[in-house]
Amino acid sequence: MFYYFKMSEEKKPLNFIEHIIEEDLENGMSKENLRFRFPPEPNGYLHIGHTKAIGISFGLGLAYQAPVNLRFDDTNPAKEEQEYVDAIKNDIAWLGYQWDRECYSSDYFEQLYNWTIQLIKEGKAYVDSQSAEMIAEQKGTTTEAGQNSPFRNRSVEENLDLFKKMKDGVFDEGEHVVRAKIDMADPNMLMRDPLMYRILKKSHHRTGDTWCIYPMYDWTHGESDYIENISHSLCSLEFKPHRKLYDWFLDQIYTDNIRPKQREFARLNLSYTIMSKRKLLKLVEEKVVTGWDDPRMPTISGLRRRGYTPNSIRKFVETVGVAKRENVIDVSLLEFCVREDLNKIAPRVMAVLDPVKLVITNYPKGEEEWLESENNPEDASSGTRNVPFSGELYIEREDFKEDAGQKYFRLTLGKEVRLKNAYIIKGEEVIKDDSGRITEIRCTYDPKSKSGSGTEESKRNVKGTLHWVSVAHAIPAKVRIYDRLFSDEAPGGHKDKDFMEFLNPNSLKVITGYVEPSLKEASKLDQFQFQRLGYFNVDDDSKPDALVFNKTVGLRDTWAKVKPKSPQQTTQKAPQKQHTVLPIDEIKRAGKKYTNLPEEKREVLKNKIKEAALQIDIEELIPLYETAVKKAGTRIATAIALDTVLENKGLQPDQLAKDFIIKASDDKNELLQLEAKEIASKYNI
RNA sequence: UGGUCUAUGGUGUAACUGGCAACACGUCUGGUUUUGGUCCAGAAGAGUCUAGGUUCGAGCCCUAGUAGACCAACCA
Repeated sequence: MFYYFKMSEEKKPLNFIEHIIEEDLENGMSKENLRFRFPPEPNGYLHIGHTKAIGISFGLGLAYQAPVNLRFDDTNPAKEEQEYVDAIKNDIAWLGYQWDRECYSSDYFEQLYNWTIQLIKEGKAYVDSQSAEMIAEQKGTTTEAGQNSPFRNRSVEENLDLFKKMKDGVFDEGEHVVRAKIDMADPNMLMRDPLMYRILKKSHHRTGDTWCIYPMYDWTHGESDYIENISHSLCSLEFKPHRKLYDWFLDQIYTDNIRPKQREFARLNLSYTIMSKRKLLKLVEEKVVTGWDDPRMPTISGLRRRGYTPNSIRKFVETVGVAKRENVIDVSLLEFCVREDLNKIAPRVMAVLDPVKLVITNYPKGEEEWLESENNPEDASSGTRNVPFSGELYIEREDFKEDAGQKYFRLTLGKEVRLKNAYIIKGEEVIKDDSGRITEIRCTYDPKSKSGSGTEESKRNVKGTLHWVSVAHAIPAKVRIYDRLFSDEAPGGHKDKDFMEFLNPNSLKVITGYVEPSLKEASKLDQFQFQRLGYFNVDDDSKPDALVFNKTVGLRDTWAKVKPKSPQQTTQKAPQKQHTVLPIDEIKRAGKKYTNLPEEKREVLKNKIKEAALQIDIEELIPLYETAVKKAGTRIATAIALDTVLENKGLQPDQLAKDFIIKASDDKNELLQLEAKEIASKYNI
């Protein structure tokens, strides 16, 4: 545990919350008084967004050796269930965090009730007997003050009597509420006599039917923090306006204890996913996914089933940092974190997912041999296993090409490659069916080139190495290949379009592949690297005689990125090395400043963008479509550049360009809207 | 039209009470490699939203803009 002291000596940069805590400590707060809490509402499953909040509070607990409470914020029996409480505890424990006390807001109902009586007696709270609509109407707007309720000045006795009757179940839901008496003209809407209690004749998962009045979030949260001696109450940015009310409520009951401090950080957003519990619930309810733990879900249980490790998720949260500005984190960072972890711990095995038969014509008929293979080159202690080899193998269809360029390292006719842990082979002949599809590849092998045999030939270097699996020994297995659930970078971020419109129809592909026989013993949740393919784990649905794997994530693959380029393109590269700015960067740069400038200066920038756009191909704009999501300026620059390129090259917009223009046409930025609509009409989009 | 918050490479986060803008991901080279993985070495990429001001000196302070986010549930 003392490692964490060491960390701070190393001057690991602090985030703004840690700065606040350090300052408090300097100002005399005792380290023993530090205490944090993570307060989920048990109304759904935890998702990757929550891991940030979890990581912050529990991380602080570890860093300062301070206790962290797990508190279920269960003040709304209409939405909360024991099932969720259990799932949440399970997920946090799986992530590897330990809470000090397990608390429930519902434990404080009695205390909250008594404090409310106190407030009523002090004339700071009252019973309002108007309808919800009436109260909403009197709230005013952000620009106009509200009006006082006609019940605002009820006598203390009457308030007390009504409140008691509310509690005793005399009234129906909606007949009365308790409100704090603050200020109906406060610019902060939350201060306009906020509700403290409502009548809810619902059974609560913990208190049963003991109560029929339930306290609201604002009245509960700060007081719960106070009761639990929480020193720093950390939440996400949208609670910032609540802080004033949090402090006001605290002022009313505060005597001498630790005074909790609410501070807010920006929540985590992940590209190509949604984070709202409501939306996730919809995916589950409409059976778009198989459940909360579908491996495509951003829930912790989904990630777990997908093969993400607790380590990788913790590392991810640590890496994204903590600040107050809106952010969108690229999924590639999450993927990096799993790969990093799995690379060290996942045993390597061979599996062929898109098989084509490879026959070694000079291999003795009917013979087989068992070849030694390393389990994990990253882990010397992992040992070896034997894999069966024979004259008939499956290899990946993608690993053979008849007409291959010099950049293709895999098998072609007349070229040599090594079969991993086995022999060097040479492609000799292809057999095709009537439709021209390859059904079999024939090759010869060099018997002296056996891996690890110590011969000259075994050490020979050939450029490509292929994975394989012996036809006679292969075990068929179902493999689920996942792609992102949504095709849009920010599926939940469109005003006029439902997130369901962006569902990726190909988010799940189930294929049958062949795996090496050692996997017969694999048990649920075991993780492997299918060599050259990626990381896979055994799914919950898997059975010994019917294996099912999930693809967690592919290997980093630089080859896949170069592939689409034609051979000539790769040769010309060297000349531009100077400090000259690339045209595409010029466009980005101009866009960045675009929206902040007055109109005259915009024209200058616009011309700059056009000039730069004349020097580029339409493909070069592709990365811009994606990065343009966040900044209005970049979006505009992209549109202008696109227009220019199309005109310059005399092209019609391709699908990507069209999508971009369609999206831009109803962008919230008016400048962009104009620009995009012009282009849209030009090309009849 | 009000209030509050935010603005640093493509992305995310740093830069101690003003002192040469750093780290990670991503990208690109080169080397090692029986995984086009890993590992190793290196490179490109921002001059900190704009305009002013204070200062010997501003990403940090001040003023005014601009852009984005949040705020009117008997939800949390």
